[in-house]
Amino acid sequence: MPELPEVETTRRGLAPHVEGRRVAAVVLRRPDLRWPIPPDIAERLPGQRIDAVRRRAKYLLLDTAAGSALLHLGMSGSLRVLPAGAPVRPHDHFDIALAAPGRGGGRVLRFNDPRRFGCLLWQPAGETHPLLRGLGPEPLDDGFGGTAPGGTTFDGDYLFARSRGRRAPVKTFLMDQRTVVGVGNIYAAEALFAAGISPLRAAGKVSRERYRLLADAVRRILGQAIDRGGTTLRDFLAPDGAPGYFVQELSAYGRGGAPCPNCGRPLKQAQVGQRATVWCGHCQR
DNA sequence: CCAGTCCCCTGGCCGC
DNA sequence: TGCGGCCAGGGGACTG
Repeated sequence: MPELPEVETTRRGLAPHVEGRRVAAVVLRRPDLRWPIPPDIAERLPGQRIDAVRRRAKYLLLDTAAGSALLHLGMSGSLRVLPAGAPVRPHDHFDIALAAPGRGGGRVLRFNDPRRFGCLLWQPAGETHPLLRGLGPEPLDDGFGGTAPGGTTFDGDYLFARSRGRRAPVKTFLMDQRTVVGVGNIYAAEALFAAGISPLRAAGKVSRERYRLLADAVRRILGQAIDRGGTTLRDFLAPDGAPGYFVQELSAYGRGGAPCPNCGRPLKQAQVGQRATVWCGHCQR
């Protein structure tokens, strides 16, 4: 469930505690995440100063002079800033301990992920990790500036041009991180609902005008979700432990059978591209 | 290149 | 109460 708003919420919560600090130690408790944590990260990171916390797509990057720690929250991951010595709980897979700036105890950046779909990888300075290659444009203006390497801008014209000839459902197209990054199952459902587009429609059959509505909806909804601290369904917490409140504003996601907020008819639910999908058969065409 | 399927993993929930 | 079965989902790997 961490999609772009949850990752951005995490980034913003982390940054003030982490930027400018040096790494005191890395503790790996369970290195077998989505990919094994490279053991040498525990030697590369300590002593480095974290210059910035950035986000690209749903990845977080902790930048140091030597390279960047690359983190993904997977589906159930969260990162918290805790006092050094805070009790370790189940599924706390690794810590990045931060040196105390002056007097007072240090803090620890602690990664918890019950399902272990997240990852911690290393990107050497000056390189782009293979996982970050081929990602589409950022939908918002922050982060990497709304463009992908190559300068594509996310807007309706871009979606229209890229979707020509595609027979896959528009929802699948929208969730493909090569199309645009950061949109997962929750926000795809919400954006399509807001734009009045059926998730089942072939991507190549959606008009330019409706793609403009969709691009606007994606940006608006992601922005609103960030303002609410993301969506907490089960696992997601911001680094200070706060849940996200966007769940109260969901119109479609998770509401199959419930009345459409627009017309009151029951929302439909089906599998689209292996994902639970909810939409209004009346308002979305 | 594109579309579709499978799989990684665990907690929560449902039904018996 | 216990347990089996199913579901959730990001996204890479693989197949056709």
